[in-house]
Amino acid sequence: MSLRYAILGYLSTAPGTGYDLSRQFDAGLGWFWSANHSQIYPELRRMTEAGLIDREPIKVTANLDKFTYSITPKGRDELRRWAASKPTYAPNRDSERLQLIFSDEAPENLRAHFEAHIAYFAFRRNQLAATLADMLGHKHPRVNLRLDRRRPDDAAVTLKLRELAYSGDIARAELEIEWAQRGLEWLDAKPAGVPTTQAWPPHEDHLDE
Amino acid sequence: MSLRYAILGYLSTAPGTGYDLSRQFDAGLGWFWSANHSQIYPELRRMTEAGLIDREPIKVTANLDKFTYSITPKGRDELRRWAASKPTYAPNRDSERLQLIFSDEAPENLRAHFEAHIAYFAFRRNQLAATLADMLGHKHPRVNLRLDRRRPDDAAVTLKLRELAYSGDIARAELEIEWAQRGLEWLDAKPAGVPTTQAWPPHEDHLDE
DNA sequence: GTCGGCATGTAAGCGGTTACATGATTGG
DNA sequence: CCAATCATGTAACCGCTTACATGCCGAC
Repeated sequence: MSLRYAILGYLSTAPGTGYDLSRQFDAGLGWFWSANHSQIYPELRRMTEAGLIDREPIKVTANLDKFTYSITPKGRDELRRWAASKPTYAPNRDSERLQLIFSDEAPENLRAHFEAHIAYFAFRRNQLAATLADMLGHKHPRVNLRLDRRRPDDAAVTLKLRELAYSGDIARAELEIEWAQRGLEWLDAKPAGVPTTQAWPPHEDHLDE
Repeated sequence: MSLRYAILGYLSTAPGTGYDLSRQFDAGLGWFWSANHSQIYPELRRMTEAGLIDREPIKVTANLDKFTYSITPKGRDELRRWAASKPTYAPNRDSERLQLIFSDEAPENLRAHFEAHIAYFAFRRNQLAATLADMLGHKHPRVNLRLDRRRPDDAAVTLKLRELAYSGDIARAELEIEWAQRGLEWLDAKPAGVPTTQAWPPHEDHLDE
């Protein structure tokens, strides 16, 4: 249940609304964790009930209320406890690789597969690189806020950790692009051979195995 | 719902039991998709009802029945249709990176974090490399079975796709190891400075923001 | 006035995890 | 005989997705 900690982490910089969180999960934070608003609002309620965050209504106009959430001491303790705990790794579920392995059953679309892979990771790489450049150039308002609230030594740690996280994911995206390009090069080099129009093995093979 | 296709893919080589699948998800297949037996058995029932696979009881002894499942023509068509479809990418959820980003709140355990990361990916790399070596050396029984049932040209495709998938994940594991080592080097180079025993910012900061 | 973005919520359903449950076989 | 492994299932719960639902605000 990392959603709770993603929220605590976000609010550990400064208070924010549910909508702020929802947008963050579509942008910056979303590279590492994502969630829909339908998941966020109930979780904010539970976290408020658990005393991890405080909810405060703010009158925007006569007819419109918003709610800001701020982290409580208990919430910050919980965030620190989690941050210091050993990382866990979810069981691998990579539908793209799975698909590739069994694409010997339908090799005619391999080119499109690799091209889609490149497009996906090129987009990711560009987004991550742009955000990282913003952070390092002190043009990222929320990261700036976090840095300003820390002693210089600690601020350097904050920035370095972001740099590590982002550059790690950028390197991973670049690796995936190069990997898919190797796939394309193999397709280019591979002699077309007899076009595999006939399904193989033939359907009858499923009998009496 | 890739579980269904992981099962179809496995059975597209040769028939197998629910228990076989369960073990595969803990081993080879498990590097790309995983599932518990409590998920597998109900899914096998649904797939049988949908006509994608056939269930056949096999008398092991007087008191023990097992069931083998084999892919049907309809199942193979469905597998091919899926294999030829565009790859999809699940929203990113990487609790390790999320944890790292907010570890400026609890930097005392960063060394353990990077070390755990290295241990995890070193294990993955070794397992993947061993399996890949088996496959390329034609020492992997089930992959051999798959290769034998294909025409030489197609068998080369089967093997190449496995090689791509495994080598891609091996490279990724090595990247993660190098990345974590850069983290450790940074920790080593970083002057210990004033030990950050005092929590910062102090708890009072959550008021009137 | 209507359209897109701001803003907050609920409900149904699905996929995955954890736990419960049972029994046979094999090897030490 | 006992433990580990083989083998198959069900039930409760949880987290996430998709869809439903409502209403305000500012810009054109």
